[in-house]
Amino acid sequence: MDPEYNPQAIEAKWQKRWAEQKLFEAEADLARKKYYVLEMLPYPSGELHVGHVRNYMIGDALARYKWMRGYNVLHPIGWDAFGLPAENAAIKHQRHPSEFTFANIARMKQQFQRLGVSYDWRREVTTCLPEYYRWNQWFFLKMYERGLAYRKKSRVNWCPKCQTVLANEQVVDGCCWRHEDTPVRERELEQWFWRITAYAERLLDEMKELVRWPERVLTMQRNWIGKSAGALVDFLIPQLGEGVRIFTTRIDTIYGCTALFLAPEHPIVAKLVARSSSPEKLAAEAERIKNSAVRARVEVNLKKEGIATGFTARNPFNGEEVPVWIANFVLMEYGTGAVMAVPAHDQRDFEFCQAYGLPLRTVIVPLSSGGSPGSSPGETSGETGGPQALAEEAFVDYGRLVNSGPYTGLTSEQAIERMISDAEAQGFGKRSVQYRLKDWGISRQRYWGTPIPIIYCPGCGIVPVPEKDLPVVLPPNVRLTGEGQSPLASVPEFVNTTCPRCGGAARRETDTMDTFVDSSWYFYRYTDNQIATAPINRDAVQYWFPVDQYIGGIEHAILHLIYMRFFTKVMQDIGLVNFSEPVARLFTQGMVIKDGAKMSKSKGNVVDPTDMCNKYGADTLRLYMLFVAPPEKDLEWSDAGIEGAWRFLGRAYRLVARHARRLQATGAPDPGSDLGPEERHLLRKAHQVLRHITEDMEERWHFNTDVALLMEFVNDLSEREGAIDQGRVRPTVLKAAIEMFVQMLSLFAPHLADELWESLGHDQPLLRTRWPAYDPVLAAEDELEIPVQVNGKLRGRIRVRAASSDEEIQRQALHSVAQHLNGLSVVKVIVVPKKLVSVVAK
RNA sequence: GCGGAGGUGGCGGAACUGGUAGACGCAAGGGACUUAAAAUCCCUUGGGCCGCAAGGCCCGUGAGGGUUCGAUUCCCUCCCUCCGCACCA
Repeated sequence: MDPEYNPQAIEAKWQKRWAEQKLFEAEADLARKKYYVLEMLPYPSGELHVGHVRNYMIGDALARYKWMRGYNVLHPIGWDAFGLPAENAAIKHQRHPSEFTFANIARMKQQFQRLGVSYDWRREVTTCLPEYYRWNQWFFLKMYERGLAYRKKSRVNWCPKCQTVLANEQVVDGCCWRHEDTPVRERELEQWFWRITAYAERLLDEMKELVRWPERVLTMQRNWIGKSAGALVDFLIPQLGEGVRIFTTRIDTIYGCTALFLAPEHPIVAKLVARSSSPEKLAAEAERIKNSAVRARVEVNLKKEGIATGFTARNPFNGEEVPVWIANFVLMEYGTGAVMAVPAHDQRDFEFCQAYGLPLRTVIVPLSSGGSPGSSPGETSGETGGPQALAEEAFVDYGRLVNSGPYTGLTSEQAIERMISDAEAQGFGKRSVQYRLKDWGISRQRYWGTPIPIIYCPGCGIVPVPEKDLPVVLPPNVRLTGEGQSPLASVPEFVNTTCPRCGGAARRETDTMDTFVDSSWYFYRYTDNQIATAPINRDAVQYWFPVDQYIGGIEHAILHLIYMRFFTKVMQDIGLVNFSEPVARLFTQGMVIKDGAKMSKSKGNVVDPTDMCNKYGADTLRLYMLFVAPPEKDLEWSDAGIEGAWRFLGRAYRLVARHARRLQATGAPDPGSDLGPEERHLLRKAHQVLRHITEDMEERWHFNTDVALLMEFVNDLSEREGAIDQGRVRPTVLKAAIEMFVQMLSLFAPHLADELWESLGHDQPLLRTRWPAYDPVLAAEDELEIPVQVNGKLRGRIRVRAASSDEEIQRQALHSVAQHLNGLSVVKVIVVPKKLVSVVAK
């Protein structure tokens, strides 16, 4: 055995051997309990960076632990291989995106293998292959059949840099999520949508099954879905003879309504313009406001602006006619695109009415004010009904109604119930639930994605591609310019086709799908990536699902993780699976930070794991990533810190190597009897560490403390080198302690651990061994050091046998702090068993 | 503004259910080995004070208050940082 630690040789040797032994290959086996560890699949950008490594090492440590606990472990990986960067690179270098993509995959696969990650490579899934994306198309057809896929002309977010449509989720602060300095523009395009809103309630309700998901993620999803309960109320515009429907969550404030606000895009605006006394002026103003409203998504806290239409609307509750305005802050996309303005009780309405001198009327007072008007907001007069002078800000809380006709005196809660029922009874309103969640726009004007399987026939209209004709394959010959419309539109042999229904000439849809479609179900495909007759193999899914542990970045909390849930619910409804949530437990790890920014290729601050592997070896990198911070926290990369991990592994190696020959010749390890104090110490330490790591792997996942304990064990062992050389630690006992250490080390430094394990005389790799059994008797301390406090201050320490009675401990404790008790009388003594003695004295 | 997480040595972090604050590592300083260096090994290392020394005392977990024999941990008030959402009616 080499006396020095040589990670390059060791790692190459074991990676080869693991592959030969098919160590990480798992097959469904109903007789065995399964465990499915899943990490989010990477986009093949070209290089893994250490941020990826962190994600995959967490999963790898868990997978190895579960193998050693006797589980049949599924631990797969794949490639999220469609997407914009490959297409952009292709445009730049005049190459085909697949060239770029497959070259990157090959390189990154090598990096993964260099790290020794325990993947079952037979199960690899690559989403840009027709064998995979044909099933995206299949799912599209199923969505279409069920009315979940539809086409509509819509204003879409358009990134001028990507030259494509962005999903709402891809717009951050009004800018493209990939180009933070590029404001998103708006365009009108015919788009395909998936009706995720039909699942809003289930996405919300079935979160109750996600008990092992971080609360943070569930909260973010809840906010994203944005359910709010309220009422729809119709206001009549008498001069038009037509009604406008508003949505409100605060129908209890409706007697305080002093105006009606429309979104500039509201369809009724055109009719108002047509009937207006000054149509040109109103049309021009409406257009101006619309444009300022568009910019509102870019500029935070845009000033409220609007224009009076000259029309009035009748409040159905009190018959009062209020002016109709167009207001820039009213969103067409939410609710009905029209709101009642209650300036006394809504801050936005308040600001708007302030700006334009519209009146304000208080109809809600705080419950504490006893139901009489008088406190905030319009406290100027006790006069009922009339408009009042302006206050500082709106009173937006629930309270008690005033100035509200028959509802005066009710609490807000009571009034909301009663007013909704009354509105329903009289036919001018109804209960309603609105969601912030919008349908998922899946069309992309891009080449490198899944073609949408739709044909447009001049005679038959929209015709889905028949299932038997799938896949609709991406044509290989395409000229990519990065400009304007979908690249596929310029490939005649792709576009021109025949109608499956009438056989006449027809055109294909030329948009491709959002790549979030690919990642919404890839983890099903791992259970059988060969099946050609269906997207998933039901038997395999039945055995392996749900995913026991999913690990990935928090940045996917609402995008991927909500689409993935949506997909599974659709799959349940079409009978593919018999459950509604695919992931039992989710872990979101922290980001890797370098120089104050998230590590990413686009920021140019990546640390290449291969460099680290060449310098220190994969084991050092892996151990360091887990040691330097708990996994859920952000991690600041430090070049210096990794040296410590390297030194530790070198020490561990040399220590075991020094004894390996002798221990190999030693028979079975034996914790033995009649242990000497040094022997006792080593075994105790080993079992204490074992206990901590075992519990930690099951629940807490603070791998940094696990590694710290392994370091302590090595420190303890090297302090006892003298005792070992002098025979005070028998080889059988030493072997028992060292073998436990090596087994535990294998979670974090698997190559080194297998090398050491072999040097101790074993021929099976550690993954096939059983996790050691914890022995509480060996772990127990013989002697305890107990701190003694006097009046809350630490005044002494005593050493006692672990078996000592509380009385005995108290006696010794008082004795040890005697000089601090001079002249005082002991009032009380608190003995916390095995922990502490606290003396109260006066 | 709303919601969430957090604030501990020079640094990353530990302290799991209220019980010795600073484990483990980095950095720094000192020493051994070496012709020298690297590597390795050993020692010191929260701040202040007393003592020749063994040792002892005081302060200290963002700030202030509270509960308790005892608070990094629980409660109240405030400050700061990070993350998410943000005209959603």
